[in-house]
Amino acid sequence: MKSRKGSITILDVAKEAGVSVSTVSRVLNDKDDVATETYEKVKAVIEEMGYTSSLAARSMRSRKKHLIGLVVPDIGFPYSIEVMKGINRAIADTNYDLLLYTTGDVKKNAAALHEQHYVSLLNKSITDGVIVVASAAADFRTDAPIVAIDPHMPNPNYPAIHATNYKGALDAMEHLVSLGHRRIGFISGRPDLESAKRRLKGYQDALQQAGIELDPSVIKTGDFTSGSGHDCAKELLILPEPPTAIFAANDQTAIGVYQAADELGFRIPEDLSVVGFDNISEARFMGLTTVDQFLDEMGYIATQMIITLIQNESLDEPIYKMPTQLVIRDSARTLSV
Amino acid sequence: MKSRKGSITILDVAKEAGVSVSTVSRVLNDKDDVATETYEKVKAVIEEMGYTSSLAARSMRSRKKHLIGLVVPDIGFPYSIEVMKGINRAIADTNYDLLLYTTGDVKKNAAALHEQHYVSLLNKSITDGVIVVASAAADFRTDAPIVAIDPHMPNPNYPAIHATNYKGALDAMEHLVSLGHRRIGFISGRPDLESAKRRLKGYQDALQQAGIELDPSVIKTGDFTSGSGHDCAKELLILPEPPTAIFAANDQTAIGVYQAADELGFRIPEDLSVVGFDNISEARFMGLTTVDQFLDEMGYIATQMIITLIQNESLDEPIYKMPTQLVIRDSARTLSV
DNA sequence: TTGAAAGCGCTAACAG
DNA sequence: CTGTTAGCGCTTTCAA
Repeated sequence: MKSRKGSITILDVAKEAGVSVSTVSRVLNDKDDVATETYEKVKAVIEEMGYTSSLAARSMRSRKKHLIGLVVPDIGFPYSIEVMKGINRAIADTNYDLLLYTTGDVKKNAAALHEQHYVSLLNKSITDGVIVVASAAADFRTDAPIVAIDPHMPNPNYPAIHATNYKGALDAMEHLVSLGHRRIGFISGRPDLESAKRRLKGYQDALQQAGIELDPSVIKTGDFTSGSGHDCAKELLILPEPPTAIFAANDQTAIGVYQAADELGFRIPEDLSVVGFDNISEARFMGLTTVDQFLDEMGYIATQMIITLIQNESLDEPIYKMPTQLVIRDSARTLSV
Repeated sequence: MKSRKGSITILDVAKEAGVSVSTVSRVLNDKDDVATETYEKVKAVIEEMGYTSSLAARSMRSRKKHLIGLVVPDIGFPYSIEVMKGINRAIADTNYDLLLYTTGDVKKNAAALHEQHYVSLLNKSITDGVIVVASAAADFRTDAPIVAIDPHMPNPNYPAIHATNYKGALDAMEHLVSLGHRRIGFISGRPDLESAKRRLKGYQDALQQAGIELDPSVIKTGDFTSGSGHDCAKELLILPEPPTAIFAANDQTAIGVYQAADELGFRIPEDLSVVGFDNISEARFMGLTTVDQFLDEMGYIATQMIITLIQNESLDEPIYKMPTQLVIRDSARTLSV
């Protein structure tokens, strides 16, 4: 960890190479109006001194930074991880790098206010544009472009991408109904989120379409975490007449259902069918039947959108809807009468 | 996406509030030498105008940024994800935020040179210190502190944290031997990495300790990916006398072994026992017996180390060794004779 | 093809 | 308690 005091600046390089700072700057930015000889020399000195320009200083003066920002509430969430995989993949195909900003915890800075703050922070200085995951704000004040993935709001004022949550829930429920289930429990996600609302709506409408009367006692309110899945499933399973199937608002919730079922001696799928939503990688390994909302792909597309925006082109579809698809695995089976 | 042209600066706020820029700056940084009245007024204006200070400009002048940098080669890797979860968890407990820098792809910028570049980039301007995952460099030129997680080198010149790879491999092998296996295949990781070398060494020494002759034909060279696990396992399993157990250098490799076994009609664990290394979340769901190197915890500890360093305190142990632990699941079983 | 010089938005002395 | 001012390291005219 050697560090010359004061750190090497462009001035040091200029002196060492016997040129002016502007010439070094030109070399740094690959301008074509530098003599080959000078160019080589400066390059050599830069290499030799191990000089790296200051991101901060550079960002202050120049327009393009070749950096895309990403604001994620919590990178530990399976949901975020899937999305990030897709963004990562997209970034790898470009000459942009990724700068991810996180506070580590949703609760630490819950408010939409802070989200706005982070977006500004990145977008007005360091970054050419930012992708916001699960944004809560209705609008963003920002200098550079922004794209949201799965915003909390139904009709955000900015470009966004989200899954067909309603259709996905409908598909999941139709599957369960086709398997013969009539008493199907539902564990919802956070009621303040648009995606959760639409999944609930899908559940309700599917029931109606199937001519099954809606029974509020088998609907529980969760919050998209496995803990809530566990607790709600327990309540459902100790009912005098427990449901034969549970549709969980997302896969993490479904994982909680598995735990609860295990604790109460219910076997899956023999005694209880379970369907989730999201298709996170854990779902694959659990053999969970789930609605794939192609999180990875959403990340990929969002990245393409933000790059399009950065290049000053406009988007054909400011709001992109990602079709979902039911993935049938062995956590759900025909109801034996 | 409203954007007043030229973006709003501290000067705009100062004018609007009828004070000088320095006063605004003071309010921004919560200095205590501001009259309450002035403070409130400025705060209100900031709020009203939706002002956010420029990260770039701020970073250039001030010492503390309350930002920890993280350089990861590829955030899509299960390995990186586990580590990030731990860092994320640690960050949530502090008043630091996290800035993650990635190029999306290991191959895009393979060289250690670039790694050094990214570290400098963050550490000399934006960040108070950085954590580097799987660093390849032997040394770092940097102004601010640095901590490496699982560096490629045996004895890096900087603070680092890594698992007891040798001991872990020994444990894994002893388990297999105690189960009665004598013909145990090994699929290594990238031979240029220290962790891979030490795991191989553990495999070899365990064999020797058990009095089993080392057979080079059951040792294959992989690269820590599931693809290599798949290919190497196939070679192993079509051998005239295939091994009864395979120790994979990491869990991703083990996942490849599962696939290969499946394709060739080998059942796990009936026909083949498998042990991995890392204990990534997929391993849990697969029921893979594996050596836990507590990736998550390593991330957590690395974060604590970097914060200690940032606060100008020195580290008790510049090189922290994380003890591994064998996690027994049902992918390995007693060899039936 | 190169250098001099003017800032970018901010913080931190230093005065007042 | 508040304002003035000097830079931080860089890019970018503008001249030479």
